[in-house]
Amino acid sequence: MKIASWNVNSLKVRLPQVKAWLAEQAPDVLALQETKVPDDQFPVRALQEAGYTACYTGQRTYNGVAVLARSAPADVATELPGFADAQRRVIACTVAGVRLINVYVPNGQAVGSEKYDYKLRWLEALHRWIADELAAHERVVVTGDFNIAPQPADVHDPEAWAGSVLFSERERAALQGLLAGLGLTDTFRLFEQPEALFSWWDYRVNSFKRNRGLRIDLILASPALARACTAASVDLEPRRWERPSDHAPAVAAFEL
DNA sequence: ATGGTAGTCTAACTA
Repeated sequence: MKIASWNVNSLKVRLPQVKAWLAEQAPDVLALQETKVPDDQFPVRALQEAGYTACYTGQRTYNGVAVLARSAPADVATELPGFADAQRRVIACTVAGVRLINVYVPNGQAVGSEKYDYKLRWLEALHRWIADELAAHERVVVTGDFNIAPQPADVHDPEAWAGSVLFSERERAALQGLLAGLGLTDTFRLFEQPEALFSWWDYRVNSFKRNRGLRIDLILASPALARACTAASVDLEPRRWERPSDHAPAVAAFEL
């Protein structure tokens, strides 16, 4: 089972790229973030023609998440329990016996800002939700744009980024709470990886060309699935395409 | 020093 996660920064703009990437990589599941599309405008038919059934929760201009799957997603949930939020940032569903939780973690803007506080509170609610899902399901995968780089090796210049949003102590501690705390595994780090392989590069100042990136797009696995993981990577190719998303897809394969 | 680009939508926000 091949599972991928991609922040597309507008599904409307990136639909041709999503279709091309699906045809090329043939994942069983593609989790999307920042679709920026209301539900009544979601491209259901185009994706069905590509061989995928979608579940989605979106809004105009901002946020929006979706899961595309070869077999129809079941038991869909679109709310973070105990955290009333108009922003469409989570979707969970079950595909082929795997419980998928797809998240678009708040960016946080700047350490100490209101949005940073919202990010930390949001992550606490996510922690509680994942704990419940892990208690109910053996096979759990959490995909998404976490807007947090886990380790120094996931940041092009960790000293310059220390203390900044996306790499500050409290955010990293919240992410560690999901990893060490809940027993999830960052599948990317199960395998030997090239140095400086990232998943997001700011559109500005030629960041991609200079590889000034961060690895913030993650695929986390419960113990049973971590044992079944056979490969994990980031596919840089779509970031090289014309008019790209600022993120590249993260990919993980499982032998089930 | 507080930029630079992209998306949504024409003013300003979010990232």
